[in-house]
Amino acid sequence: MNTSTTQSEEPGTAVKADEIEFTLIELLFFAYRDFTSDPDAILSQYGFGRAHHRVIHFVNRRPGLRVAELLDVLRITKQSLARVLKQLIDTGYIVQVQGPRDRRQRELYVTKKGHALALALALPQSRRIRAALEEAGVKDRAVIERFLRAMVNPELRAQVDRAPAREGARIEGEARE
Amino acid sequence: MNTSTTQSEEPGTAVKADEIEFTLIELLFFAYRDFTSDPDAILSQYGFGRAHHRVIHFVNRRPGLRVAELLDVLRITKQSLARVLKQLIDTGYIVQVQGPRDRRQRELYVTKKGHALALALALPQSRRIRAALEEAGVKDRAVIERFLRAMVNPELRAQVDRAPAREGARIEGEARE
DNA sequence: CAATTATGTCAACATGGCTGACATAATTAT
DNA sequence: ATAATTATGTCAGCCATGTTGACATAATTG
Repeated sequence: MNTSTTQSEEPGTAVKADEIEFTLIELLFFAYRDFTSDPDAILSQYGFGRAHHRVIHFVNRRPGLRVAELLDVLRITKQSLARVLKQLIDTGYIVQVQGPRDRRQRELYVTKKGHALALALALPQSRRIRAALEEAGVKDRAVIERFLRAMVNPELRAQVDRAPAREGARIEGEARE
Repeated sequence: MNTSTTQSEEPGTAVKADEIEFTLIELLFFAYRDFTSDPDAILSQYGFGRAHHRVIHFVNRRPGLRVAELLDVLRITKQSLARVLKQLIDTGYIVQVQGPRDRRQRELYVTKKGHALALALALPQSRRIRAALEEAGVKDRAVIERFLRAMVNPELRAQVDRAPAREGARIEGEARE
Protein backbone atom coordinates (compact mmCIF):
# COMPACT_ATOMS: atom_id res chain seq x y z
CA MET A 1 0.00 0.00 0.00
CA ASN A 2 1.09 3.51 -0.62
CA THR A 3 1.92 5.82 2.23
CA SER A 4 1.00 9.08 0.64
CA THR A 5 2.31 12.47 1.46
CA THR A 6 1.68 16.13 0.89
CA GLN A 7 4.17 18.79 0.06
CA SER A 8 5.35 19.51 3.56
CA GLU A 9 6.03 16.12 5.09
CA GLU A 10 8.42 13.25 4.35
CA PRO A 11 9.51 14.65 1.04
CA GLY A 12 10.59 12.32 -1.73
CA THR A 13 9.23 9.09 -0.29
CA ALA A 14 5.74 8.90 -1.67
CA VAL A 15 3.06 10.08 -4.03
CA LYS A 16 2.67 13.78 -4.42
CA ALA A 17 -0.78 15.02 -5.21
CA ASP A 18 0.33 17.27 -8.03
CA GLU A 19 1.85 14.33 -9.88
CA ILE A 20 -1.54 12.73 -10.30
CA GLU A 21 -3.62 13.13 -13.45
CA PHE A 22 -6.66 14.41 -11.59
CA THR A 23 -7.98 16.42 -14.49
CA LEU A 24 -8.20 13.50 -16.87
CA ILE A 25 -9.46 11.19 -14.13
CA GLU A 26 -12.37 13.53 -13.51
CA LEU A 27 -13.02 14.19 -17.15
CA LEU A 28 -13.38 10.47 -17.73
CA PHE A 29 -15.86 10.27 -14.89
CA PHE A 30 -17.98 13.17 -16.12
CA ALA A 31 -17.83 12.17 -19.76
CA TYR A 32 -18.88 8.62 -19.01
CA ARG A 33 -21.59 9.73 -16.62
CA ASP A 34 -23.32 11.79 -19.27
CA PHE A 35 -22.48 9.40 -22.09
CA THR A 36 -24.50 6.67 -20.36
CA SER A 37 -27.36 8.96 -19.39
CA ASP A 38 -28.77 9.12 -22.93
CA PRO A 39 -29.58 5.43 -23.38
CA ASP A 40 -30.71 5.13 -19.77
CA ALA A 41 -33.70 7.32 -20.51
CA ILE A 42 -34.70 5.18 -23.50
CA LEU A 43 -34.18 1.91 -21.67
CA SER A 44 -36.51 2.81 -18.85
CA GLN A 45 -39.35 3.11 -21.36
CA TYR A 46 -38.80 -0.56 -22.21
CA GLY A 47 -38.43 -1.64 -18.62
CA PHE A 48 -34.79 -2.41 -19.25
CA GLY A 49 -31.64 -1.24 -17.51
CA ARG A 50 -28.01 -0.69 -18.27
CA ALA A 51 -27.29 -4.39 -18.07
CA HIS A 52 -29.70 -5.04 -20.94
CA HIS A 53 -28.04 -2.31 -22.93
CA ARG A 54 -24.62 -3.86 -22.69
CA VAL A 55 -25.92 -7.26 -23.72
CA ILE A 56 -27.90 -6.07 -26.69
CA HIS A 57 -25.08 -3.82 -27.80
CA PHE A 58 -22.48 -6.57 -27.94
CA VAL A 59 -24.78 -9.17 -29.44
CA ASN A 60 -25.71 -6.69 -32.14
CA ARG A 61 -22.10 -5.88 -32.83
CA ARG A 62 -20.76 -9.43 -32.70
CA PRO A 63 -23.43 -11.64 -34.25
CA GLY A 64 -23.01 -15.27 -33.25
CA LEU A 65 -21.27 -14.32 -30.03
CA ARG A 66 -21.29 -17.18 -27.57
CA VAL A 67 -22.34 -16.91 -23.96
CA ALA A 68 -18.85 -17.51 -22.60
CA GLU A 69 -17.42 -14.76 -24.80
CA LEU A 70 -20.09 -12.34 -23.69
CA LEU A 71 -19.23 -13.09 -20.08
CA ASP A 72 -15.59 -12.31 -20.77
CA VAL A 73 -16.45 -9.01 -22.37
CA LEU A 74 -18.87 -7.88 -19.69
CA ARG A 75 -16.75 -9.25 -16.83
CA ILE A 76 -19.76 -10.52 -14.91
CA THR A 77 -20.87 -13.97 -13.79
CA LYS A 78 -23.18 -16.19 -15.81
CA GLN A 79 -25.83 -15.89 -13.10
CA SER A 80 -25.86 -12.13 -13.51
CA LEU A 81 -26.01 -12.43 -17.26
CA ALA A 82 -28.73 -15.08 -17.14
CA ARG A 83 -31.27 -12.72 -15.64
CA VAL A 84 -31.08 -10.04 -18.27
CA LEU A 85 -30.38 -12.37 -21.18
CA LYS A 86 -33.48 -14.40 -20.39
CA GLN A 87 -35.59 -11.25 -20.44
CA LEU A 88 -34.15 -10.17 -23.77
CA ILE A 89 -34.84 -13.60 -25.26
CA ASP A 90 -38.33 -13.85 -23.80
CA THR A 91 -39.27 -10.43 -25.16
CA GLY A 92 -37.90 -11.22 -28.62
CA TYR A 93 -34.86 -8.99 -28.85
CA ILE A 94 -32.29 -11.79 -28.94
CA VAL A 95 -32.37 -15.37 -30.17
CA GLN A 96 -30.11 -18.30 -29.44
CA VAL A 97 -28.91 -20.72 -32.09
CA GLN A 98 -27.17 -23.98 -31.39
CA GLY A 99 -23.50 -23.83 -32.36
CA PRO A 100 -22.88 -25.55 -35.72
CA ARG A 101 -19.61 -27.25 -34.75
CA ASP A 102 -20.11 -27.63 -31.03
CA ARG A 103 -23.75 -28.17 -30.22
CA ARG A 104 -23.25 -27.24 -26.57
CA GLN A 105 -22.59 -23.68 -27.55
CA ARG A 106 -25.33 -21.10 -28.00
CA GLU A 107 -24.72 -18.45 -30.58
CA LEU A 108 -26.47 -15.18 -29.83
CA TYR A 109 -28.09 -13.00 -32.47
CA VAL A 110 -30.28 -9.93 -32.33
CA THR A 111 -33.66 -10.10 -34.00
CA LYS A 112 -34.86 -7.30 -36.24
CA LYS A 113 -36.47 -5.78 -33.17
CA GLY A 114 -33.25 -6.18 -31.23
CA HIS A 115 -31.26 -4.58 -33.99
CA ALA A 116 -33.58 -1.60 -34.01
CA LEU A 117 -33.24 -1.19 -30.25
CA ALA A 118 -29.46 -1.44 -30.40
CA LEU A 119 -29.42 1.33 -33.00
CA ALA A 120 -31.85 3.50 -31.09
CA LEU A 121 -29.65 3.25 -28.01
CA ALA A 122 -26.46 3.94 -29.93
CA LEU A 123 -27.85 6.93 -31.78
CA PRO A 124 -27.76 9.56 -29.03
CA GLN A 125 -24.34 8.34 -27.94
CA SER A 126 -23.12 8.63 -31.49
CA ARG A 127 -24.48 12.13 -31.79
CA ARG A 128 -22.81 13.14 -28.56
CA ILE A 129 -19.48 11.79 -29.79
CA ARG A 130 -19.75 13.58 -33.13
CA ALA A 131 -20.68 16.84 -31.50
CA ALA A 132 -17.79 16.51 -29.07
CA LEU A 133 -15.28 15.77 -31.81
CA GLU A 134 -16.42 18.83 -33.68
CA GLU A 135 -16.67 21.12 -30.68
CA ALA A 136 -13.24 20.08 -29.47
CA GLY A 137 -11.84 20.69 -32.92
CA VAL A 138 -10.40 17.20 -33.16
CA LYS A 139 -8.79 17.07 -36.58
CA ASP A 140 -7.35 13.58 -36.16
CA ARG A 141 -9.93 11.36 -34.59
CA ALA A 142 -7.45 8.47 -34.65
CA VAL A 143 -5.72 10.12 -31.71
CA ILE A 144 -8.80 9.67 -29.56
CA GLU A 145 -9.20 6.08 -30.68
CA ARG A 146 -5.58 5.23 -29.99
CA PHE A 147 -5.71 6.82 -26.57
CA LEU A 148 -8.87 5.00 -25.51
CA ARG A 149 -7.59 1.71 -26.86
CA ALA A 150 -4.35 2.17 -24.93
CA MET A 151 -6.42 2.60 -21.75
CA VAL A 152 -7.62 -0.99 -22.08
CA ASN A 153 -5.69 -3.78 -20.36
CA PRO A 154 -3.28 -5.18 -22.97
CA GLU A 155 -4.44 -8.76 -22.45
CA LEU A 156 -8.02 -7.70 -23.15
CA ARG A 157 -7.46 -5.70 -26.31
CA ALA A 158 -8.40 -8.65 -28.47
CA GLN A 159 -11.98 -7.97 -27.33
CA VAL A 160 -11.78 -4.43 -28.65
CA ASP A 161 -10.41 -5.53 -31.97
CA ARG A 162 -12.97 -8.26 -32.46
CA ALA A 163 -15.64 -5.82 -33.64
CA PRO A 164 -17.01 -6.45 -37.13
CA ALA A 165 -15.77 -4.39 -40.03
CA ARG A 166 -19.25 -3.97 -41.43
CA GLU A 167 -22.67 -4.59 -40.00
CA GLY A 168 -22.86 -8.30 -39.32
CA ALA A 169 -25.52 -10.94 -39.69
CA ARG A 170 -28.88 -10.68 -38.03
CA ILE A 171 -31.58 -13.24 -37.55
CA GLU A 172 -35.22 -12.41 -38.08
CA GLY A 173 -37.70 -13.36 -35.42
CA GLU A 174 -38.95 -16.26 -37.51
CA ALA A 175 -35.76 -17.69 -38.96
CA ARG A 176 -33.78 -20.67 -37.65
CA GLU A 177 -35.13 -22.39 -34.55
CA MET B 1 -38.90 6.32 -31.14
CA ASN B 2 -36.62 5.56 -33.97
CA THR B 3 -37.68 3.07 -36.60
CA SER B 4 -34.31 1.79 -37.60
CA THR B 5 -33.37 0.25 -40.85
CA THR B 6 -30.66 -1.70 -42.54
CA GLN B 7 -29.18 -1.12 -45.93
CA SER B 8 -31.86 -2.91 -47.92
CA GLU B 9 -35.17 -1.59 -46.62
CA GLU B 10 -36.90 1.80 -46.53
CA PRO B 11 -33.79 3.65 -47.60
CA GLY B 12 -33.33 7.20 -46.48
CA THR B 13 -35.93 7.28 -43.77
CA ALA B 14 -34.07 6.13 -40.72
CA VAL B 15 -30.82 5.43 -38.94
CA LYS B 16 -28.30 3.41 -40.84
CA ALA B 17 -26.00 1.25 -38.80
CA ASP B 18 -22.87 2.39 -40.58
CA GLU B 19 -23.55 6.00 -39.63
CA ILE B 20 -23.17 5.20 -35.97
CA GLU B 21 -19.93 5.74 -34.06
CA PHE B 22 -19.76 2.17 -32.83
CA THR B 23 -16.01 2.11 -32.56
CA LEU B 24 -15.77 5.04 -30.18
CA ILE B 25 -18.83 3.88 -28.26
CA GLU B 26 -17.16 0.57 -27.56
CA LEU B 27 -13.78 2.09 -26.85
CA LEU B 28 -15.36 4.26 -24.19
CA PHE B 29 -16.96 1.20 -22.64
CA PHE B 30 -13.75 -0.83 -22.59
CA ALA B 31 -11.55 2.05 -21.47
CA TYR B 32 -13.86 2.92 -18.60
CA ARG B 33 -14.30 -0.71 -17.59
CA ASP B 34 -10.57 -1.18 -17.08
CA PHE B 35 -10.02 2.33 -15.77
CA THR B 36 -12.33 1.60 -12.84
CA SER B 37 -10.95 -1.89 -12.21
CA ASP B 38 -7.74 -0.60 -10.62
CA PRO B 39 -9.27 1.22 -7.65
CA ASP B 40 -11.91 -1.48 -7.21
CA ALA B 41 -9.22 -3.92 -6.13
CA ILE B 42 -7.86 -1.50 -3.53
CA LEU B 43 -11.29 -0.54 -2.23
CA SER B 44 -12.29 -4.10 -1.48
CA GLN B 45 -9.37 -4.34 0.96
CA TYR B 46 -10.97 -1.52 2.94
CA GLY B 47 -14.47 -2.93 2.71
CA PHE B 48 -15.45 -0.04 0.47
CA GLY B 49 -17.02 0.06 -2.97
CA ARG B 50 -17.15 2.34 -5.95
CA ALA B 51 -19.63 4.63 -4.27
CA HIS B 52 -17.11 5.36 -1.52
CA HIS B 53 -14.48 6.03 -4.13
CA ARG B 54 -16.53 8.69 -5.84
CA VAL B 55 -17.29 10.44 -2.57
CA ILE B 56 -13.76 10.46 -1.29
CA HIS B 57 -12.42 11.54 -4.65
CA PHE B 58 -14.63 14.61 -4.93
CA VAL B 59 -14.29 15.62 -1.31
CA ASN B 60 -10.53 15.39 -1.65
CA ARG B 61 -10.57 17.44 -4.81
CA ARG B 62 -13.07 20.05 -3.67
CA PRO B 63 -12.38 20.67 0.01
CA GLY B 64 -15.33 22.26 1.75
CA LEU B 65 -17.78 20.79 -0.74
CA ARG B 66 -21.30 20.84 0.61
CA VAL B 67 -23.65 17.88 0.63
CA ALA B 68 -26.02 19.38 -1.93
CA GLU B 69 -23.16 20.03 -4.34
CA LEU B 70 -21.88 16.51 -3.96
CA LEU B 71 -25.34 15.19 -4.77
CA ASP B 72 -25.38 17.26 -7.95
CA VAL B 73 -22.03 15.96 -9.03
CA LEU B 74 -22.76 12.32 -8.32
CA ARG B 75 -26.34 12.49 -9.61
CA ILE B 76 -27.68 10.30 -6.85
CA THR B 77 -30.20 10.85 -4.09
CA LYS B 78 -29.29 12.01 -0.64
CA GLN B 79 -30.44 8.69 0.80
CA SER B 80 -27.95 6.85 -1.37
CA LEU B 81 -25.20 9.23 -0.44
CA ALA B 82 -26.05 9.09 3.25
CA ARG B 83 -25.14 5.43 3.55
CA VAL B 84 -21.63 5.67 2.17
CA LEU B 85 -20.91 9.12 3.56
CA LYS B 86 -21.80 7.98 7.06
CA GLN B 87 -19.38 5.07 6.75
CA LEU B 88 -16.60 7.33 5.56
CA ILE B 89 -17.20 9.72 8.46
CA ASP B 90 -17.48 6.95 11.04
CA THR B 91 -14.22 5.39 9.89
CA GLY B 92 -12.40 8.71 9.92
CA TYR B 93 -11.80 9.40 6.24
CA ILE B 94 -14.05 12.44 6.02
CA VAL B 95 -15.14 15.10 8.49
CA GLN B 96 -18.01 17.54 8.41
CA VAL B 97 -17.68 21.15 9.42
CA GLN B 98 -20.54 23.52 9.96
CA GLY B 99 -20.73 26.12 7.22
CA PRO B 100 -19.28 29.46 8.37
CA ARG B 101 -21.89 31.69 6.72
CA ASP B 102 -24.86 29.36 6.68
CA ARG B 103 -24.79 27.06 9.67
CA ARG B 104 -27.24 24.62 8.10
CA GLN B 105 -24.64 23.64 5.58
CA ARG B 106 -22.05 20.93 6.21
CA GLU B 107 -18.71 21.40 4.54
CA LEU B 108 -16.95 18.16 3.77
CA TYR B 109 -13.21 17.66 4.12
CA VAL B 110 -10.95 14.64 3.90
CA THR B 111 -8.80 13.84 6.90
CA LYS B 112 -5.14 12.99 6.47
CA LYS B 113 -6.17 9.36 6.25
CA GLY B 114 -8.82 10.25 3.67
CA HIS B 115 -6.34 12.22 1.64
CA ALA B 116 -3.97 9.27 1.61
CA LEU B 117 -6.71 6.94 0.43
CA ALA B 118 -7.82 9.32 -2.30
CA LEU B 119 -4.26 9.44 -3.59
CA ALA B 120 -3.79 5.70 -3.37
CA LEU B 121 -6.93 5.21 -5.46
CA ALA B 122 -5.96 7.83 -8.00
CA LEU B 123 -2.44 6.56 -8.46
CA PRO B 124 -3.09 3.49 -10.63
CA GLN B 125 -5.59 5.44 -12.68
CA SER B 126 -3.04 8.17 -13.20
CA ARG B 127 -0.41 5.66 -14.23
CA ARG B 128 -2.80 4.09 -16.71
CA ILE B 129 -3.57 7.47 -18.23
CA ARG B 130 0.09 8.41 -18.56
CA ALA B 131 0.98 5.09 -20.12
CA ALA B 132 -1.92 5.42 -22.55
CA LEU B 133 -0.94 8.94 -23.58
CA GLU B 134 2.57 7.77 -24.24
CA GLU B 135 1.65 4.55 -25.98
CA ALA B 136 -0.86 6.32 -28.19
CA GLY B 137 1.75 8.92 -29.05
CA VAL B 138 -0.48 11.77 -27.97
CA LYS B 139 1.62 14.85 -28.53
CA ASP B 140 -1.10 17.32 -27.56
CA ARG B 141 -2.88 16.10 -24.48
CA ALA B 142 -5.18 19.12 -24.61
CA VAL B 143 -6.99 17.41 -27.48
CA ILE B 144 -8.01 14.56 -25.20
CA GLU B 145 -9.08 16.98 -22.50
CA ARG B 146 -11.12 19.09 -24.87
CA PHE B 147 -12.83 16.04 -26.33
CA LEU B 148 -13.78 14.57 -22.95
CA ARG B 149 -14.97 17.93 -21.69
CA ALA B 150 -17.13 18.34 -24.78
CA MET B 151 -18.75 14.98 -24.00
CA VAL B 152 -20.21 16.45 -20.82
CA ASN B 153 -23.66 18.02 -20.88
CA PRO B 154 -23.13 21.77 -21.42
CA GLU B 155 -25.25 22.73 -18.41
CA LEU B 156 -23.09 20.52 -16.19
CA ARG B 157 -19.67 21.69 -17.31
CA ALA B 158 -19.40 24.09 -14.41
CA GLN B 159 -18.90 20.98 -12.25
CA VAL B 160 -15.92 19.98 -14.36
CA ASP B 161 -14.36 23.41 -14.18
CA ARG B 162 -14.82 23.73 -10.43
CA ALA B 163 -11.77 21.60 -9.68
CA PRO B 164 -9.05 23.31 -7.62
CA ALA B 165 -6.00 24.69 -9.35
CA ARG B 166 -3.71 23.32 -6.68
CA GLU B 167 -4.18 20.83 -3.92
CA GLY B 168 -6.76 22.28 -1.60
CA ALA B 169 -7.23 22.43 2.12
CA ARG B 170 -7.42 19.39 4.27
CA ILE B 171 -8.48 18.94 7.84
CA GLU B 172 -6.62 16.72 10.24
CA GLY B 173 -8.56 14.12 12.17
CA GLU B 174 -8.28 16.11 15.39
CA ALA B 175 -8.88 19.62 14.14
CA ARG B 176 -12.09 21.64 14.28
CA GLU B 177 -15.24 20.06 15.76
C1' DC C 1 -43.56 34.80 12.73
C1' DA C 2 -44.14 32.03 8.63
C1' DA C 3 -42.08 29.93 4.81
C1' DT C 4 -38.24 28.04 2.82
C1' DT C 5 -33.86 25.67 2.76
C1' DA C 6 -30.03 22.25 3.99
C1' DT C 7 -29.52 18.27 5.91
C1' DG C 8 -30.59 13.82 8.21
C1' DT C 9 -33.18 9.63 8.84
C1' DC C 10 -36.56 5.74 8.59
C1' DA C 11 -38.69 2.26 5.78
C1' DA C 12 -39.42 -0.24 1.72
C1' DC C 13 -38.23 -1.61 -2.72
C1' DA C 14 -35.50 -2.53 -7.42
C1' DT C 15 -31.48 -3.58 -10.06
C1' DG C 16 -27.67 -5.91 -10.91
C1' DG C 17 -23.61 -7.59 -9.02
C1' DC C 18 -21.87 -11.93 -6.19
C1' DT C 19 -21.12 -17.10 -4.30
C1' DG C 20 -22.21 -21.93 -4.01
C1' DA C 21 -24.42 -25.89 -5.54
C1' DC C 22 -26.22 -28.76 -8.78
C1' DA C 23 -28.17 -30.46 -13.59
C1' DT C 24 -27.81 -31.48 -18.51
C1' DA C 25 -25.98 -32.35 -22.78
C1' DA C 26 -22.09 -32.68 -25.73
C1' DT C 27 -17.36 -33.09 -26.57
C1' DT C 28 -12.77 -34.92 -25.63
C1' DA C 29 -9.51 -38.00 -23.48
C1' DT C 30 -8.15 -42.50 -21.84
C1' DA D 1 -16.92 -47.47 -24.30
C1' DT D 2 -16.59 -45.05 -20.47
C1' DA D 3 -14.80 -41.23 -17.88
C1' DA D 4 -13.60 -36.55 -17.58
C1' DT D 5 -14.19 -32.08 -19.08
C1' DT D 6 -16.70 -28.29 -21.06
C1' DA D 7 -20.64 -25.00 -22.20
C1' DT D 8 -24.58 -23.69 -20.56
C1' DG D 9 -28.62 -23.25 -17.44
C1' DT D 10 -30.81 -22.76 -13.01
C1' DC D 11 -32.04 -22.44 -7.97
C1' DA D 12 -31.33 -19.98 -3.79
C1' DG D 13 -29.65 -16.42 -1.15
C1' DC D 14 -26.70 -12.43 -0.15
C1' DC D 15 -24.76 -7.67 -0.86
C1' DA D 16 -24.05 -2.96 -2.72
C1' DT D 17 -26.09 0.79 -4.32
C1' DG D 18 -29.58 2.93 -6.64
C1' DT D 19 -34.76 4.50 -6.04
C1' DT D 20 -39.34 6.82 -3.70
C1' DG D 21 -41.96 8.71 -0.02
C1' DA D 22 -42.50 10.57 4.40
C1' DC D 23 -41.12 13.06 8.12
C1' DA D 24 -37.80 15.77 11.57
C1' DT D 25 -34.68 19.51 12.81
C1' DA D 26 -32.32 23.61 12.71
C1' DA D 27 -31.21 27.79 10.43
C1' DT D 28 -32.11 31.30 7.22
C1' DT D 29 -35.12 34.37 4.60
C1' DG D 30 -39.32 36.85 3.49
